[in-house]
Amino acid sequence: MRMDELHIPRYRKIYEMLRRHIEEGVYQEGDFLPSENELCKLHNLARPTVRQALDALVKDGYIKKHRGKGSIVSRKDPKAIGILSIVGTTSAVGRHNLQTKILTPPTLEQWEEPFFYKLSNREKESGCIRLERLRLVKEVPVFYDINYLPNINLPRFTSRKMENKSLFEVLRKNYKIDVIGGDQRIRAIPAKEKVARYLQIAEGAPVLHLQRKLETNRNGYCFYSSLYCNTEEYSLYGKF
Amino acid sequence: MRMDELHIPRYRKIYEMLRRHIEEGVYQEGDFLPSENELCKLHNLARPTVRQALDALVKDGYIKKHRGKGSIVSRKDPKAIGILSIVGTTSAVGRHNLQTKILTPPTLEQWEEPFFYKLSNREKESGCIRLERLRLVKEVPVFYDINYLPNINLPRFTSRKMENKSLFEVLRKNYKIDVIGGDQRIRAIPAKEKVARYLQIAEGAPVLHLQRKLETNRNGYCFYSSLYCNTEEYSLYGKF
DNA sequence: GAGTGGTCTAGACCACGCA
DNA sequence: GCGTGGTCTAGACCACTCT
Repeated sequence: MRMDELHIPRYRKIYEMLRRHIEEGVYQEGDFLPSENELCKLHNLARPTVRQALDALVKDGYIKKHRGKGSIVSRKDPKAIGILSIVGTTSAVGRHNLQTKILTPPTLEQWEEPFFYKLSNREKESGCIRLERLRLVKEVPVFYDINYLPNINLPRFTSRKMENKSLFEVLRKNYKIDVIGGDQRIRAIPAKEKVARYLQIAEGAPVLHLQRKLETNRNGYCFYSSLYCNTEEYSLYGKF
Repeated sequence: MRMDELHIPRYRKIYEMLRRHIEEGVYQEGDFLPSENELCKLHNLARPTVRQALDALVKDGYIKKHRGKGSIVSRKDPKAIGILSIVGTTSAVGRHNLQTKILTPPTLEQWEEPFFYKLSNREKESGCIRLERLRLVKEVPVFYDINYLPNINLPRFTSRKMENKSLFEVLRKNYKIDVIGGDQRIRAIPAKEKVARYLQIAEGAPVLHLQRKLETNRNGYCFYSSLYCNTEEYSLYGKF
């Protein structure tokens, strides 16, 4: 009997439910969500639990709250790509316009030295699954990213088909790994040859460079991304 | 008798107290904060209230929580400048190394057209206090920012001395305005002539451009910043 | 006045880390 | 076993918005 069975908190379940409903259009831009008290009754929850879920939706930019009025579903600027949202970059521009090409399929390797984040010995010893992707919005390349996942308890990951799937979704659906937070460093740098080629811009043109550490609901399990972004047409968008 | 007297919530008071203690070195990097239950007893608060304060400290990067252990004061990477922290950019690099030069003192003007955020009619009619600054880390210019504040109930603001003061602090101390959140768009762009001159970099060199909207505890009062950052030596850092 | 979100209380049980 | 933070309950009062 495993004792470390994953227990999904209720506030997270209702968060996911509401998020899905918003993304699927059950609630549209400008619609009012049910009030906090209604959600309590509907799902048999106490108000702080509901509020925890709604606060996460606010943080991720799905809704805005107005005292005395209610929670209103936010418009999504189609020219802004979610950057700090824990649901990844897929949602903000709409699934339809976003393609993902795999440049290098998931491969088990040694960690690069030096790595841009400090790694624990456990991470170093287990090796690194590396995955390069190109993400296109309306056929135009916008992101080029390299993802690094510690090879800990990810059976069959290197043989998964990743084309046109969100990395976050693969982790959530197949491994029950949810991203719960993270941090990142952001720079503006001139595009080097490889980055320029992938993003179809001039060498030396300004690109956004993000180095991210993603924390998950698996205790102590993190993964990492190095991400180059062409911000000529799309800009990153974040809340705080 | 004014009924809209500012009431500062308790969780915010204890947040400010702990934040100040950390910045002043009462708690140093690696130190444990008192446990949540201890803080409850110390300040006569219920645990959710204390947790609300601690969660804000986590969000702003001051502490890390560890289940079963406690809350530990985070190290601050001196090469990373807080970007999403509601306390502004002052704290992360240390007050000592950060200078602020006023390029254009606060001046009442018309809003620029078009403005990079949608403004309400009330904001448009009241006019705009504009303030340009250059921020230097160890004598080297790193930020050039233009700040736009709606001219609503800010007595004597245009005659305040701003040199080497944090805008956030001036607002907090003199007007009891706290920044409680906001959002921003981020781009990498080539430096135009003026930006290049201020930041002492080559024209066309990549700079980070942030357009921010800052929300405050004054109901509906927001202000705006357009910020250019030389990320050659310093990178922006954010949590999510 | 009725309903909303913002704040707050005073408890509870749990999983986790450490000794 | 004990203290920690993580989750959750079932209430409460308030300021605000709308009618």
